[in-house]
Amino acid sequence: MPVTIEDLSKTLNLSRSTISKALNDRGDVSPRTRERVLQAAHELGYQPSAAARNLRRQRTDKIGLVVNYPIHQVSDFLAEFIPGLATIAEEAAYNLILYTSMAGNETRITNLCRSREVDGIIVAWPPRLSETAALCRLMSDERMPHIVLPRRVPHDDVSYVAADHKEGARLLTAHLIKLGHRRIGFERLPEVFETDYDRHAGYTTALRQAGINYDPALVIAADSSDDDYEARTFNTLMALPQPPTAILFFTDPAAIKVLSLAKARGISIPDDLSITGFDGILSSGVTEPALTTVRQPLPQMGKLAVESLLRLIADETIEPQQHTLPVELIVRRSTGLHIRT
Amino acid sequence: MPVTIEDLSKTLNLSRSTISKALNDRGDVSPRTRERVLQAAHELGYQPSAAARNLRRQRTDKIGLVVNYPIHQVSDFLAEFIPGLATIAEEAAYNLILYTSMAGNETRITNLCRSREVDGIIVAWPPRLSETAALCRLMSDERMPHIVLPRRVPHDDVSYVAADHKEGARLLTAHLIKLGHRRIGFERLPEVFETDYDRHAGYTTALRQAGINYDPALVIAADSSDDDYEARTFNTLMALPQPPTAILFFTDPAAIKVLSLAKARGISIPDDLSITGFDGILSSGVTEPALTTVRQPLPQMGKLAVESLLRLIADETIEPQQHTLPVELIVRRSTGLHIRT
DNA sequence: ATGCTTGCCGAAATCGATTTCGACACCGAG
DNA sequence: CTCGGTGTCGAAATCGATTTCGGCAAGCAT
Repeated sequence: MPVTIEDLSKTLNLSRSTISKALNDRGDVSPRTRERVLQAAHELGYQPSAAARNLRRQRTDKIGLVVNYPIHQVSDFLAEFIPGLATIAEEAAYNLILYTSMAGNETRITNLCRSREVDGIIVAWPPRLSETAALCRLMSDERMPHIVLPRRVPHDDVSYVAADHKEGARLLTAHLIKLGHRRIGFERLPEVFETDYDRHAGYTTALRQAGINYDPALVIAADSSDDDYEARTFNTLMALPQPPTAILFFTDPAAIKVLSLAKARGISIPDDLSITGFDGILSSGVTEPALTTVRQPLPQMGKLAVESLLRLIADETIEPQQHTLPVELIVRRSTGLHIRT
Repeated sequence: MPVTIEDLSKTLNLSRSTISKALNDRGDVSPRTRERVLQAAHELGYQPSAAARNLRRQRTDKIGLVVNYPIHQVSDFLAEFIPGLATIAEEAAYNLILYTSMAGNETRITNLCRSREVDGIIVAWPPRLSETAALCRLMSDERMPHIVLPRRVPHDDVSYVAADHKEGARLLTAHLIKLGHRRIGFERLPEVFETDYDRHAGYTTALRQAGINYDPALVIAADSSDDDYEARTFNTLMALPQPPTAILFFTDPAAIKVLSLAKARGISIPDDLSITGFDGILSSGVTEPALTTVRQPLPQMGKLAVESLLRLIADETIEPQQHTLPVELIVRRSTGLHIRT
């Protein structure tokens, strides 16, 4: 049975209120008593009950990380977020509760808000844009502070932390153009809202800046529910009358898969075809050839998400926190000069 | 302001006790009232306060994942554990709270136990064996159910889930021996208690079974606090009068680093030297050559840890849960036949 | 009419802390 | 001596649920 404030009260012959005030430095307590209380608390090993505290103070000092995506598909990213998230949270004396398999379950989120298990919510990888907006409205109605990660939400009243995908795609495309490529394949993933849109905007921007015509045939909308969509993108593009000489894939794993696909077909990378990934995961650096890609500042994004959320928790009236962080182009050996024929 | 049981009580003209009993199916309530309560609860959007519940029931339905290691060094593993952990926990209506940067801080663990924020604790990557034992004793004293992951603890009264590292090392060594290798380097990491011991035991077992003499010069005790310890292991071994023709590294990342080190030095792998990693991380499959390694069943280990912990929570008198899971040898191209000179 | 179940419901205690507000003693000033 | 302030402390309310125990009424048997 753990030591309660009542136990302290009895051994010290002081009221519970005095004990509480002494421990929380709320004034109204003489230095001598305060000392006695602190001493006794330490000796008896007193630690306030979290539940009782939470109930009385109407806050839990916890934030929820709600993962709105099949967990095994994002656990790699999660791993990169978590150190940042956890570190900042703990510095502010907050804990992190993990909620997975929340995909598509608005009821569970509603209940989470109403039960007041957490003081704020980080919504990670939420579903399609319209659903995300609905979700955020729901949380606003419940007056639950929240922030979306790592996706941009094009609504003025929604807080989010995202990376600059437009600039990322632009950098990759411009890099390929500088290498002499003119026909550049581009893989889309429309379900990844805003991210997909932004990347496509970056792609077209780079083309425009170089005076290259946009060819819709080179842009493939993939469907990640298809288990083998990377191969499909690759095959479709290479079967074109005029196949591209370079391809931007949507993720590093996709590009890595294509790496072995190409090798199996005798297509040399980067001599016959340049390819790029996106995200800069660890694996992308050890493939043969290593992938040219774009790195998102995942740790910083995690930190910023928590910091912003804490601000929203501290001050209800604060304006929405919207952050887009710069990305970094990583040039490696999967992209090379286009050999004109 | 969220809806409380008191609000329900007023709108229904029923006592709080009746409401509670109706919602929790505790009998003593007529079907008609029960129906009325359920209906009203749904309409008003009632959800019980977690804090109040926790206080009254003296449990939180949460388990803590205490990461006792620099978080960025284990986040890859964490990512593979988390899906299993979270899934099983949620199936049992438990939540997962993440506690990082707990390294070496017994006070924080003590406080965690005493504040009763969680019903049980998974201790992940605890420090040296003696400290771990102390930690576990401490938690036992606080009557806090706990289980160690992913390390074996050689004490009858400590629960843990680990992988069979001895068998893993034995499999790797035997594999190399079958390829004709006789001088096999072995990297140790003594600070990783029991794991290191077990792997070394597997290594010597395989040697003994093949009738090969144990040469202490081939066994290097590395120090992971050294930022470049893999290179040191490699250099020390290759500088030997009779260098090994194969080396077992302690981790995949270590082996991957050595891969590029060897290439830079014109040492061909596996023609001049066979090397192996350990763990079977994603990257190990995409290097050139891909790594021969051993895979731990991380997802299953995570599941089993939660299941075992839940058993310990449910029944105090249950015997300690000790599980060692089988590993899997993955033969790839970083190991090859030893060409006798 | 009386006694006894049985079924249904409510009053009140309880979990362990925080916080408000009033009580009391002591002090110096008038 | 009285009054008002100051410094400490405690009684009690409160947070929102659960649980125990007793009460009341209806129904049945005596």
